[in-house]
Amino acid sequence: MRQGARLADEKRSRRRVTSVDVAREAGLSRATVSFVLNDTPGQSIPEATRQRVLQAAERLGYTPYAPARTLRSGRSDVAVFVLPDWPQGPTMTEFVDRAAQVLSRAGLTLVTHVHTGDEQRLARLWTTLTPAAVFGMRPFTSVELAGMRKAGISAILPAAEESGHDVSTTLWAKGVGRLQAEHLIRKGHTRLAYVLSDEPRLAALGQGRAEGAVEACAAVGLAPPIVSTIALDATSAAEATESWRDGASACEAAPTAVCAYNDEVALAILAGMRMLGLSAPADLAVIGADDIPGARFAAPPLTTVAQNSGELGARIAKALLEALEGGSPDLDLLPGDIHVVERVSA
Amino acid sequence: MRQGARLADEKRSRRRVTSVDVAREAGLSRATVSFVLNDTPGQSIPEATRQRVLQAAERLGYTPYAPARTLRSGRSDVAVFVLPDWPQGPTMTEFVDRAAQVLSRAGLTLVTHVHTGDEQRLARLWTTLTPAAVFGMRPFTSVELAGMRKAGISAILPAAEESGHDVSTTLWAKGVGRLQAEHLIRKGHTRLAYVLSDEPRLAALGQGRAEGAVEACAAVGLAPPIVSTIALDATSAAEATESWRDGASACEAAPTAVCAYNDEVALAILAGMRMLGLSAPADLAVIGADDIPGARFAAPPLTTVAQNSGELGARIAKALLEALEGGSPDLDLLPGDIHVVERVSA
DNA sequence: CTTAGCTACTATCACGTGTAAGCTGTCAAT
DNA sequence: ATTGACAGCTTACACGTGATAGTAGCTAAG
Repeated sequence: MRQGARLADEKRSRRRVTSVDVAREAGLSRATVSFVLNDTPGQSIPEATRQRVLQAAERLGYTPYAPARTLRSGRSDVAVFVLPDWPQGPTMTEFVDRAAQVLSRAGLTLVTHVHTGDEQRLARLWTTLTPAAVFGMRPFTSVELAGMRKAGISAILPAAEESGHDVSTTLWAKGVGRLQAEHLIRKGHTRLAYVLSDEPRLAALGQGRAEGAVEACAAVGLAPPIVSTIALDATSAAEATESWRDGASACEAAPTAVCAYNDEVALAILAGMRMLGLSAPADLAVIGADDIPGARFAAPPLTTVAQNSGELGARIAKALLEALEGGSPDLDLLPGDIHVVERVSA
Repeated sequence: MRQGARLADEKRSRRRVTSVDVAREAGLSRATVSFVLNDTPGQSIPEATRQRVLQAAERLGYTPYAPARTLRSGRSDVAVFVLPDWPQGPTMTEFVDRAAQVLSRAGLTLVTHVHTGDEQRLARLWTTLTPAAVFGMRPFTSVELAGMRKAGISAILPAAEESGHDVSTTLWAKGVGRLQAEHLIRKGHTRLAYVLSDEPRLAALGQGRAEGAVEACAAVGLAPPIVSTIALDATSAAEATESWRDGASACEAAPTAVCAYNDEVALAILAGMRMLGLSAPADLAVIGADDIPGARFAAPPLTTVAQNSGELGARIAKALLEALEGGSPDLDLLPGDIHVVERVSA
């Protein structure tokens, strides 16, 4: 008897609180409860009734059950950021956080998923989460897009149509490279190098950044930068810098300044230069990208391109919301999204 | 007429493929389809029928609709890692990726959520995702745990009961600090300092790591390390090192070696030492933590403690799966999870 | 010949929600 | 006095799935 009662109690307490419970508590029908809680338009509900419902819900601690709501409405309140598997800088946290903040205000919950190239895992993401909105750092492939459409995802950025047009990652990438080159040019350098990392996962992004530098050079009539790829160690970096000198005597001038794909590559270059007895910016100016915390502790302190991740995150989030409303927002990089942090190395 | 037909077609094609469609295609009832696709035990289904169902499902490209399944079964196939808002090192990607890989094999999809202290947003995470399993880098508060229980989440790590016992983050933290101190002691140092970052979000983790160093010193009968907190710049670091010398003459010996909370703090210390004309490890040995890419490019190259993130991620994932089965796994740090990377600075 | 048991399925309920459709009572307009 | 409109509700269906409780047909034991 006692145990029976406890079991019944257990059962009741374990069961989730549903709108039926709220309706019973308020002495109304479930429909009315739903109308009140969702502010359903086209319903006339007196303030007294409204309060009765709200207080009953509050009293019972009611929270609508998302899967049921999604099943019924076909829309979930989940947004997903698909992050590339390349090492996340500290800047990513801020980016995601601000985006989450904006989306949260619209009732969306943001989660992130690191994509490692396993297409199967990515495909399951759409079906198990059924997100309302998805943002990816790189353009999606047509297969991925097909899967998402099939899963009923309406807001996807970057959008399919733009895949020819440079967007998202590629766009920012270009912007970063352009800014790096422009800074060096402004400093009087006329012959540049661009150094990429040999990490294969970074190839695409590196290509984008390098292209930005190429454009910046072209814009002022300079020859395109020499592009080198190095491993992330001092020796490899030293070899690259020496190769420029050697190649120079033959046909054209050696670069006097170098854009690094990111700050880590830049640090490697500085380390390589130290091996060779060279110093920045006198012998070779070096500019990095991303402004990692260690950049300011380098010898010499590293000049770099920083991005205003928070702003970018917020803008992406707003664009997603606009896409949810049926719009087709553009993700163009605005001036002020990225800027040069001038220290010593360039 | 023509338009009507197109609309109907549109409607049919937009609608998602359900098990009803598969049943119709296979000429069977929906129940049979469900039995086959879920390998429901206790059902006798001839191979011919089974194939009929599987082929129909394949032909139509059927994928079960997660919200409906969750609504029915009460369990979703989502796992969430709640990440702290402190800057994520490159190591985190590997950690999450390996965990995702293990969970994926068990049919779970892993997503991550950065927690910035906004409790409301975190609370909504449980209700909008209804995850089956949750892992947090720090112990959850009782309020958070209550919310999760209410949302019906069964697998939570670190578990509530262990919150007194040092787990998870705190545990690893201690392990890192201990390893740092042990390395310095092995090198013959008898007086240590521990330098924390003034970034408030890192306070808890820093405390944990410092405690590990305290324990290591106590274990061999040494005085506990002097604990200093610095801002992430060279001047602040230089001030700290000088303060040790000044304080030393008064009562006790000045530290000859320093554990940094992480590599960035270590780089700041090296930069500060450079300002003072000191060099590592001769004047002061420095050991960092996390092994960021820039550590090897420091002058001198930084000795640090690295963690085997992939292994750790896989273990956490397995522990979550065990918790899902009703077990209560422990998350103890194993030898080999973290190790010293000896370079030059210590 | 009945009955029990097995195979191979089907009918139907339950999960919790949103909402269209309908129902009752009141009050103003005709 | 009848109609119509409207406020303020309720009833009932649909979303897609998993699983329980069956049922029709067949075989074999009694």
